[in-house]
Amino acid sequence: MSFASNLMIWYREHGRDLPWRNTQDPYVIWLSEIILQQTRVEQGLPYFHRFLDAFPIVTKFAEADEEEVLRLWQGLGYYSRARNMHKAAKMVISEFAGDFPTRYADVIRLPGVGEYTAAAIASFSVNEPKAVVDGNVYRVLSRYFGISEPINGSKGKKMFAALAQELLDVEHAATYNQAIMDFGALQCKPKKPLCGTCTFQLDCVALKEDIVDNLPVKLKGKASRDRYFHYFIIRKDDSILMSKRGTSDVWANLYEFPMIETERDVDMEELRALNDFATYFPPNAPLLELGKVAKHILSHQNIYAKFYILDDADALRLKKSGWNYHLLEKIDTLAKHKLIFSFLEKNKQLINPKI
DNA sequence: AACCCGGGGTT
DNA sequence: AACCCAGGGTT
Repeated sequence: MSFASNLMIWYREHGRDLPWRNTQDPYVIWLSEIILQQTRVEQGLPYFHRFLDAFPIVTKFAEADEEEVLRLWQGLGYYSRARNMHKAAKMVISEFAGDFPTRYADVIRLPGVGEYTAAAIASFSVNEPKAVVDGNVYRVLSRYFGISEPINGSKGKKMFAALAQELLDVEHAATYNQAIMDFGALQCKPKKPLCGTCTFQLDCVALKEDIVDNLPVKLKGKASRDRYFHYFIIRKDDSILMSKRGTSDVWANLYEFPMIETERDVDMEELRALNDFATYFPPNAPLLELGKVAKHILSHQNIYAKFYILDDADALRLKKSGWNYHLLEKIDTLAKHKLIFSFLEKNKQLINPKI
């Protein structure tokens, strides 16, 4: 029995029933695949329904503006996915006459679609024989064949891509690709894999050599860095001052409160002494520090955020470009990052005492 | 080849 | 705290 056949037999009995598996529409598959990049199925599922509801066909997606797309994406992370999706939708209109492409060579041209996603769309929609290589595939193959080459080095990437393509059942590309990913997610899990009930017990090199827990091998990246953000809540009548972030840092194009960043943790006295502070506020600006420090962990940054209320909006010296007052009742229409909207959730009455 | 880009679950 | 998730883009 071949690896592929054994895998598909397992899949027929244990595979998950997921909404995007009941279609061959490349647009719907694309939607699901972008959402699921580095994102667990349970986390992405509500967003899949939300987007399909808002944009049933790619034309509607292309007609939307970026603000609306980002607002729908709010809270999911890796926001470049949303911006790239929007560009891709427009590209489907301009370069494919609104007909969503299915061939690997075509879909990989779309922004936000790399080798994995192109293989997924091409195989799921028209059974093009392209093997997917995602985190599940790296894990399953490294264990089954006992390969200790790091999966994130250039040599390893090529090795696993070639091996995956060799193993693919070219007559059943869609089913095979779904099968190996479900097998990785449900049976050959990262931690505590279910080797005791595994259909590959007799063939798995890692199990035979008792090195399952050591595979796959992955090179470590840089340690995360600490950042200190000081947010200023500045209200004027029924409005609040919001700042739109730039494009070269985390949370690109999303809204937050006006903010000063410092290299280390500083108290309010040190904050007042900064040049940045003097630019925007008078030295004696009435500030009220709120609650405790909010620690927000990203995969590569630890952000420590403090929030201050500026009691007198008229004390603001300079309104930086990108800082604008927004009506409190319209605040929900702005796409904000997680740190800000969790703060807003917890401090509703503080921000808007009328509620 | 190294680094950047989120939020959340599991161990 | 470390690791992972249906990865992709930039430098």
